[in-house]
Amino acid sequence: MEIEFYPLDIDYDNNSVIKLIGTTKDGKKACVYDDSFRPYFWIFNDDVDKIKDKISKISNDIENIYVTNVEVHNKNYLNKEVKALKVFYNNPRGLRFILDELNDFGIEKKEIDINFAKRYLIDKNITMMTLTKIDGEVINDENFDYCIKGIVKQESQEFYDNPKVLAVDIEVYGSAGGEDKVKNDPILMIGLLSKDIKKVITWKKFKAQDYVEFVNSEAEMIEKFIEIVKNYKPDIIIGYNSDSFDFPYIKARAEKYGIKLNLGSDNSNLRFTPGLQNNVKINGIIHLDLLKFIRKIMAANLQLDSYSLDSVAKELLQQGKKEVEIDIVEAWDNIKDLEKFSEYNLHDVELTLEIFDKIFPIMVEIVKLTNMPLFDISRISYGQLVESYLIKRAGDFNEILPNKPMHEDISERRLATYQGAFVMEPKIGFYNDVAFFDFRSLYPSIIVAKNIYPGNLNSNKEGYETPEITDENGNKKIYYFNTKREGFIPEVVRDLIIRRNRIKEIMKTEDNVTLKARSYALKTIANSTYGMYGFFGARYYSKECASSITAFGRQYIKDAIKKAEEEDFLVIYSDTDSLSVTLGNKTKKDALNFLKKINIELPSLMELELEGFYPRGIFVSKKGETQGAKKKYALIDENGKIKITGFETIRKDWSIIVREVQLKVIEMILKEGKHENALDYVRKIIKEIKDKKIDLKKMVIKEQLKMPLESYKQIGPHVAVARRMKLLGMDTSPGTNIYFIVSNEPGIIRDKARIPSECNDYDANYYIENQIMPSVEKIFEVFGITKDQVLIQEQSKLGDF
DNA sequence: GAGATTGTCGTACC
DNA sequence: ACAGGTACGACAATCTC
Repeated sequence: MEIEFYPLDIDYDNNSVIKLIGTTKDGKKACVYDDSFRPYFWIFNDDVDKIKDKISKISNDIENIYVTNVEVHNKNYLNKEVKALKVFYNNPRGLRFILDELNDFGIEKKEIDINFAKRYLIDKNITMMTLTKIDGEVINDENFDYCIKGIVKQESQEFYDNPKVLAVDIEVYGSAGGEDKVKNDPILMIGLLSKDIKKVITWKKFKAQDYVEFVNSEAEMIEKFIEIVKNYKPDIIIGYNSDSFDFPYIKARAEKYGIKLNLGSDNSNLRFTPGLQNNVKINGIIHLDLLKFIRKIMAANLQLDSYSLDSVAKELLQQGKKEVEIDIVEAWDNIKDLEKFSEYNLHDVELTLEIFDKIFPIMVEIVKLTNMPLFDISRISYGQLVESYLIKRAGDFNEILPNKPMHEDISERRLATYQGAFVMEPKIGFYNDVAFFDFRSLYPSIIVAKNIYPGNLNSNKEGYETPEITDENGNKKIYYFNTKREGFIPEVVRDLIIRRNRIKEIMKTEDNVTLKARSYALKTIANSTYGMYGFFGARYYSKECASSITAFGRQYIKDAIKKAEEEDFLVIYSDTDSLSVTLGNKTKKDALNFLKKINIELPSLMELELEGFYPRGIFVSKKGETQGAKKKYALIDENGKIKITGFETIRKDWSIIVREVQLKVIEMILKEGKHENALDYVRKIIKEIKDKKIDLKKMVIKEQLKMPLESYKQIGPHVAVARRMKLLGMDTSPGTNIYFIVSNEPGIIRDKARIPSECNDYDANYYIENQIMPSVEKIFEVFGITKDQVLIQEQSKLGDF
């Protein structure tokens, strides 16, 4: 029998049988077995014939492990041609035994740490969720509409565009965290949303919208949830923090009632994948925890206040969560406001589904680029992302990959550091007509231009020469990279850049979600490659390469600064790959000509671009010093849009009042081109703070706990408050945001810090001296206004009238 | 024991 | 442990006399 299906999930057994579960075009569930593929690894040996026979005979009858085949290949390894043996074996779990047997030969083994299922997808060039064929014999399995054993083939590129996606979100009793929470606090509601389902299940009756379904108990609610999933057969289940909260919670509560959480399409129970992270796996269904992908891949390009569903929705959808002030305990106990509560629950799944729609195209592009399953992609880190892509591309270049480092190597590598980028001390001032230039993808283009690859390091001092590099011991070094043969990684990065440039070219004439996502994915992989060289856990870790890239980077940006100065531009600031100048008597056209001139001399793919023109900009000094503060400036563009970098107003760990006031001050100064009104405004606010006219909510300061509470050597205000919270049974696990207000209590600041709910006054002096003043002082100083002048009371000004 | 210095911590920039 | 280094600034902890 022959069928076509979209594979969703992949697994394998101890006999090297690959199992794919997927959906057919008409929505039927298919389970497919392919036993045509065997695990393998590589070994290097010049004396191939001598050892080939011996290796072929390795076997262990008791454990059913044996080498099935050995082939000889000519391969590349770190830019050297090598004779390599490809050793196939029967059982993916037999690797350890075979490697131990090979120890006697003292030979190098490679690609021993690549997951069998992923190896299968790459070698067979199968992209998950893409139309796939199988022709084979039918096997009986009542869980599936089709179950076939045969050889899988993918000839189509038709992606499964319209999968059934089900969003899930639970609401639980109680507000505090604590260890016994799961034991004591029941789930109250389960919200479910897809294109076909809109439902909130709950177990107390109240007047509600018709999407609310009532059952008689929590246990019934969980059973109902399982029934809905099993009937609907979604392709993808999504949640927000569902790896760590919703599913572990549902699992624990189900266990309490002895309910089997057999959500898998093969009727298997939901499970946690082995390893450090809580990854909730449901066989045959792709479970995605959107929070993971946002935190690991998207966050760097988003302006998030926190990773809460609310702030992510605000950023991605320009729409926050519904403001609901319901005390869950009170509402549930007294059957009050439960209708609102159910609306809130539904709204959460709505946001989850909408966020999914936004980020899914990016995940899809990464799935296509790497051949990794969506389940893995949604939980991938930058390091793994680059590595997955390199594993995929290695085959195209006949390249064998280095192994992941051993534990000993990691601890050694972790201590190693190297010099990074150049940051220029800004020239303090309030400027007119600022032009901002930056290099397009500086580090990736250096990797390509200078052929930076571990295998290209030249010991005989020939090739591309790095600037002098000083290591952490003060030793000076120069590295040389082979100019003759392009390395595997430079070639891959070149390809990434060219492909992205091509897409950007197309995007000029058509706006398209897929192209945008592809461009994002290509850029992310290219930009992470430099980081991978410096990452201790990477296969291609190379401090030499990482430090060479930054050294070339410093050289290129310093050279650009020099050339700008030679053209009589006043360079006011530079960080890593950017520089800003004031135009002075020059025109925008002069600036563009300067770019043209400089770009002629740069290697191909490397380009200095105009980031923007800004009619006004301000660069301030460091606190308590006369030097300019790096990474701290504000600009206004020609449309009046303000771009703020590094200032307190964009930092999450300052009080709301400071962030508000500083933002307003910067806006007024940049828009008006003078400081007088801003000064009046600040004086007014200071008076209001003194007079206690400011809402206590605006005095809240937020800081995150980064470690377990016990690990802190220094007990700062947020740690002190977290300790108080712990006594109240609240959640204080790492990652928790701690909110506090500095009260009028005596002592040092941590003694004064209070949980907002147990605080009804603020220390005006603290908020003026330690919050408002530090944030505006340096701005006014640029205009020659001292701190004391800012603090002069309003009355004296009134006297002028 | 007050004032200066150093260390810890969180967050941001690129 | 799951990309890198550079930088600012608050506050506590420690040193210094």
